[in-house]
Amino acid sequence: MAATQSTDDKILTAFSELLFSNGYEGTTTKRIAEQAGVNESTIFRHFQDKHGILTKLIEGYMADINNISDSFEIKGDIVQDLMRVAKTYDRVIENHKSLFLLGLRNGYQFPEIISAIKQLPIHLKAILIEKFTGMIETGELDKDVDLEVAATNFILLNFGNTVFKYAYPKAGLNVPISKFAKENIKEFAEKLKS
Amino acid sequence: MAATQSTDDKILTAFSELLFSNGYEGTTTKRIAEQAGVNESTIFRHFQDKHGILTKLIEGYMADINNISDSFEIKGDIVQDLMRVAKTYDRVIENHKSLFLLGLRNGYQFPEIISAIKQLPIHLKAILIEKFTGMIETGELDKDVDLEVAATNFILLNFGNTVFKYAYPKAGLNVPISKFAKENIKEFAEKLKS
DNA sequence: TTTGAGTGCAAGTGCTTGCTTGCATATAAA
DNA sequence: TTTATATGCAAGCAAGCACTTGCACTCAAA
Repeated sequence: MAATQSTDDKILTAFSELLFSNGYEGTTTKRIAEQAGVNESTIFRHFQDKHGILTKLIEGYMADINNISDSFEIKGDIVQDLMRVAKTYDRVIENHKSLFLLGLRNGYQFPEIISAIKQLPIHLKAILIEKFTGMIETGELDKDVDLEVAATNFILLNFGNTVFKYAYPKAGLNVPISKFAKENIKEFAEKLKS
Repeated sequence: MAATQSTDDKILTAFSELLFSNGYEGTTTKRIAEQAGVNESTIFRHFQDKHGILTKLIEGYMADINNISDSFEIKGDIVQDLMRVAKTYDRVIENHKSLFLLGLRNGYQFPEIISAIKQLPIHLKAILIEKFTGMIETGELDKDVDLEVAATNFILLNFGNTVFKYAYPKAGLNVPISKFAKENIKEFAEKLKS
């Protein structure tokens, strides 16, 4: 933690880290205080309650996701593009892995996390369909491809691998992102080419 | 619950149902007792502790999964086969959805659930690779297909869609299984055909 | 009828958790 | 120097949770 970080940010960072490793219930206010290096009562001077810390964290995520289109660079070469997007997706989730895991672990308790988390696949799907449409016109994509199905399958591949990565980290089920992009996504994308 | 169900089974069923809807921490022994229609102290006469109920439930799952190969019918027509396997996968998870969700929600707390849950994708991958090998020899599959990548991608598609279904049930992200098999899996499988 | 097994009931234990309260201290600005 | 702000500290509160304990009752088998 940076020496000049505000108390708010210290608490938010500690909360986020603990969410990742201990889950929501395991993220006690006692632990947050220790990790943030503040007194437990300070937490309640800055945030109304424990849930209020989460609300703030989700706000940060939504600010990021609302500009997410700019992060997914698609230039017109389907194979290179989808490999690049897969890597970007991995990076975006890595930056928000606590909330990603919270959505899996506690989605049933906090509808607002699901509302937030679903924005990424929804945005990504819209972008893919738009770009794929252009690529059919330029002849890069096979014109028989069902764009919605292709976009959904791409998202499922990335999402599934990402869940393996974060939800079952020691299971050895996820494909490391380099290999995933170069093999799994590449083979998928090549099948879309005309 | 069947009128002649044993007390053990009543408790296990109640536990499983509550796991699904309330998560592990929300599955209090008080709630289990109510749902099972037994006294709370009876639970501790049948199981050492709360965790012991989970252990028993996982044993039931493992008994199922150890014979899982028989459930995945692969006859040599890649498209029909993968569509059928996708539906079988969906059915298997549906039968064990509480443990599937527990793995996502509480995997970090219970390594034994991860060990159990990972058996399904591991078994399925092995089956797929074996069958795909045969299909290359019969000419059903394009011989340039990387079998491991194809099998992994098939599993990721199914897994991803299943996580959408159970972890974010109201988000509208998952493709209903009929459509998923007929469109997403069918398109995927057709690309593997020689 | 007696005995053993299984269960209900109610009270209780010890611990944890989120949060509150009131006092004290430190620091920066006026 | 005084004032305002931010925070630490320690004690505490109320609720909830897994689990225990001891008594009482029911039912089936011997």
